[in-house]
Amino acid sequence: MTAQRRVVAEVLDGEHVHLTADEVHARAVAKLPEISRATVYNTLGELVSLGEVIEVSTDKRAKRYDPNAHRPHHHLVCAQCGAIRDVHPTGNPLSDLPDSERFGFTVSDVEVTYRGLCPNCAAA
Amino acid sequence: MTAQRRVVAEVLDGEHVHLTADEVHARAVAKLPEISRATVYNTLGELVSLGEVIEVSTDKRAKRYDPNAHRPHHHLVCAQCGAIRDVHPTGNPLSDLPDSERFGFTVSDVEVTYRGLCPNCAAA
DNA sequence: ATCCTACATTGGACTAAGTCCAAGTCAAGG
DNA sequence: CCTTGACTTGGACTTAGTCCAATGTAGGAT
Repeated sequence: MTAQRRVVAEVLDGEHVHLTADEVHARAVAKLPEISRATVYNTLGELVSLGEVIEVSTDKRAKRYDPNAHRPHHHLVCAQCGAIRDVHPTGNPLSDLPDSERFGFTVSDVEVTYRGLCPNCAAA
Repeated sequence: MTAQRRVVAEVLDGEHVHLTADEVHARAVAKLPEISRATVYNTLGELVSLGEVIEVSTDKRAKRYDPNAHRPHHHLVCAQCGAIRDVHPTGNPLSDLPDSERFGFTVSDVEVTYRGLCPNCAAA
């Protein structure tokens, strides 16, 4: 556990947000100016493998990193401004997929993304 | 409706697959050698706005284009080799999202991605 | 306390995917 | 036949991310 890794972990711990790798890097630099982008990518990759952080691809551009990995949840995204909220739907989508629709796959995970307009963008 | 647009539409009509923009371009070039990448992107963008084609971001790298836009469906992706199948789960995830979890959003769409291993990769 | 070694970090080059734009082309109407 | 406007082209540019060789460092062994 090096200083760099601690800083990256701190950035994600701080508030519960969904940051891109570049945003994580920017905030990490604020705490430890000489940290490099490569290290941020490495560390994020490790956190993901450890299951501490989830990669979310709600955005077409960049992956986002969600530190709220321990409580299963899904995402609600504003199609206009890109705002993201964590949501907890009832029911388990995995049980909605009958065997006949699994094509022999071993299905282990499901990711649900709701899209719509946030109150702000809907008003505008 | 120009020759270029017809070719792009044909490429997507042919078989029911999930192609990246580059794959679409490659196949379009086979039919109309002088077609440019920019035109393919433009045309794909228009098809998406028209609702003829769906953008799928199952892959971390490139967007994929799914011509099966008229029958609502979701996707099952192999975490290893990236194979994609269309699936039709029972139930409607939209109804699984209570008002209290909508944060004032106008929710209009939901995208479900199942992940797992395809028979091939599971065997290996 | 010092040395070693393995691993972490750095920075810069590189790639992939996509966007943007100025200039060229083409078809249709006048 | 000329003009107009939309479509297309190709290349430069941007963004996100990966790779790699060189350097630095933490912590165990001595």
